[in-house]
Amino acid sequence: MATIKDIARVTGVSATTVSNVIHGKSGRVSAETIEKINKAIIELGYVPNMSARSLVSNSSKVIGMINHIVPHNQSNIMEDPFQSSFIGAIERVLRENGYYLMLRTVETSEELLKFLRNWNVDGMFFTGIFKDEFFDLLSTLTIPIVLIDSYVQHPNFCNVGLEDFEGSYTATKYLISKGHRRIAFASPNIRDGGVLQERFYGYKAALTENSIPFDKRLVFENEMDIESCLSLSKEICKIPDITGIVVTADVMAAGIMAGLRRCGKKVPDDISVVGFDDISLCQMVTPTLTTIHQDIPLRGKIAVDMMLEMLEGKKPEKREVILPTYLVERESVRAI
Amino acid sequence: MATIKDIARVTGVSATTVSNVIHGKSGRVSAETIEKINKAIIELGYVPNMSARSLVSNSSKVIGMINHIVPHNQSNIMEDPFQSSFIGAIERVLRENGYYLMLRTVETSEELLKFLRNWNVDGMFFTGIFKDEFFDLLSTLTIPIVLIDSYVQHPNFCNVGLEDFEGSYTATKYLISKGHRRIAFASPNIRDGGVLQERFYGYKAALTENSIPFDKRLVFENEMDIESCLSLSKEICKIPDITGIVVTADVMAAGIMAGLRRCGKKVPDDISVVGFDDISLCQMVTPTLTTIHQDIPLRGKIAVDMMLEMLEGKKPEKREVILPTYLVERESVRAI
DNA sequence: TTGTAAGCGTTATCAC
DNA sequence: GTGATAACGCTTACAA
Repeated sequence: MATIKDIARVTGVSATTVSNVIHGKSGRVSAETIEKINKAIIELGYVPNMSARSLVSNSSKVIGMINHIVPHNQSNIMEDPFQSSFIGAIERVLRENGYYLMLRTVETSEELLKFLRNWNVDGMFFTGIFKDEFFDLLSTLTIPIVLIDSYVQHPNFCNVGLEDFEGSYTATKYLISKGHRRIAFASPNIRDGGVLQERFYGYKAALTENSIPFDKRLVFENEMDIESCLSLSKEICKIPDITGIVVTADVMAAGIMAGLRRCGKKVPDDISVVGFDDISLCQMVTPTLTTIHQDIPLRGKIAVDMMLEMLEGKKPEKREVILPTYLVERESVRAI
Repeated sequence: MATIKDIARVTGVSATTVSNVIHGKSGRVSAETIEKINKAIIELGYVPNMSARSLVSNSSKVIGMINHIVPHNQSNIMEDPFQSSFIGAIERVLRENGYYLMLRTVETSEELLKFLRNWNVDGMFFTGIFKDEFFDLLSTLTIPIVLIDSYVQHPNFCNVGLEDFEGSYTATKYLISKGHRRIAFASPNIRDGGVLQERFYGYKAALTENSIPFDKRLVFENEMDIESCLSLSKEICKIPDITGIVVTADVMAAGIMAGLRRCGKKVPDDISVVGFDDISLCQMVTPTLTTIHQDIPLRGKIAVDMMLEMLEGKKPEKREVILPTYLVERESVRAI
């Protein structure tokens, strides 16, 4: 593989000059030399060695997309369609700006720190952080960090969040406005200080506002995979007076709908369901799923824009962007 | 950040010794020294600089997951749930074996080559390759390459494929056995020498075998996103004698089912549908989707195992693994 | 049992 | 306009 030295040798100049030309610092290099060098670069197929650059420049052009996984469940980063489409969006823009995306799951904050140091990572995206060891670690770091779906505040981080509370509140209120009063709440594990907790609070607030007593037996915390959803549905069916369910993810809502159908319950005739995210799945299920919409591509774009700005050393004018959510009415809710 | 030299200085030994201890080449290092060094490593939080290692060792521990995208459509790597869950599986195993995953989309083979050289990439996964410029490039490379969903043969590559022909053949034959004769075929762009072509051939073979004339007006090549599927369904409805559809991806099948329903067609009463992949979506749609099953986690595992073996310099005993497919009967097909 | 020195590819500093 | 030289952190002959 051709190196700068090769180019230098072939063109009869020094490595320094080649490097300067490559970096456009050619103010005082003769046009002729520039010409020669560029020609050689193409002919020899020279490509910069990022490791060497990284070593000398303390900037690796590597951006980490970090997923924190819980050790015990063998979860796959990509389970969540939201995650994966987000990653796709990020990769594209980063690439167009000369960066490289490393995907990494970590179980502990030590692992994360090790990874960041291994590669001199220039910046990182992190989803779903809580006030835990990760938060403590992240707040000591100086690289650009963009958080997704996080409710922790820190001057070091940028954050692209969502109106989670409002979304869930709207969903619940919508069911109430359709005459529902026994409304369940289904969600993956609700952690303190997390997105899902906000959504849970939104649900509760809507109940309270309408003088509907909160009943914790109507709150179901569950895995998102299809099997778990199917068995969760059986639990839900055991409480026959439930007429509506607010679910914090479309995938889960669709799974529950399938489960309810297997239990002989009709959606929306027997039970109404509202999802969250508005992924294309909502239009595929029968009945189509009424849900809370979020603009995933826009979130991706904003997150990367923030990242790029910080990488360039600018302070983004906003450290926190909260995107709106709104209800999309489809067929999975009926008035009673 | 602590370097080997720091450890050396603190412990009063040379960098060489530290390096040797780190790499377990401590055969002739005193137990006491080893002790000291390990202690210092922990205390100073030493973490190897992969760039430096890569530079000196010609091995980067970076594995590329390459996605070839067509420039004109702004497609997202992660559109396809198959892709994303595959990536998740790969990341985990690679990580456990000391490797790092870089995600990269490329439009041209030059871009790919540049990327590989930039990072001295140790190995790569590549999905859906054809006999095109990429094939030509890949055959010149000497790093381990594992292909997914590919029908090109080359001594340099490993390949984890599927019984695509058989899968589609089975799906079609199943419809025929249920009395269907006007059977459509819906798929994303069918490229020469690709997976989808194999599936297409399987479809055709089943028709031929049953003396059903092939009608190219019943072949629909289409994007996979929901909007395209909805409008595709309208086209399908215009040919009223179609009673069954073989689709090469579950996501697409689900989209088409939704579209048919909007056109007032009932599945399976008016039209039967068979999908491909057997992702969890099949259990969420109504009716549940009869489909061709493939074992995605197993494919991921095999692909990574092959990769790891090659990375360790062994020749995997099999360069090609073709996983079986089989039909999963659900509700989307009826006998006529 | 441990250390010295060279070199991987690049860039920054400073000199010519 | 251009070029030495040192340095980034690490590994590996080879010496001692």
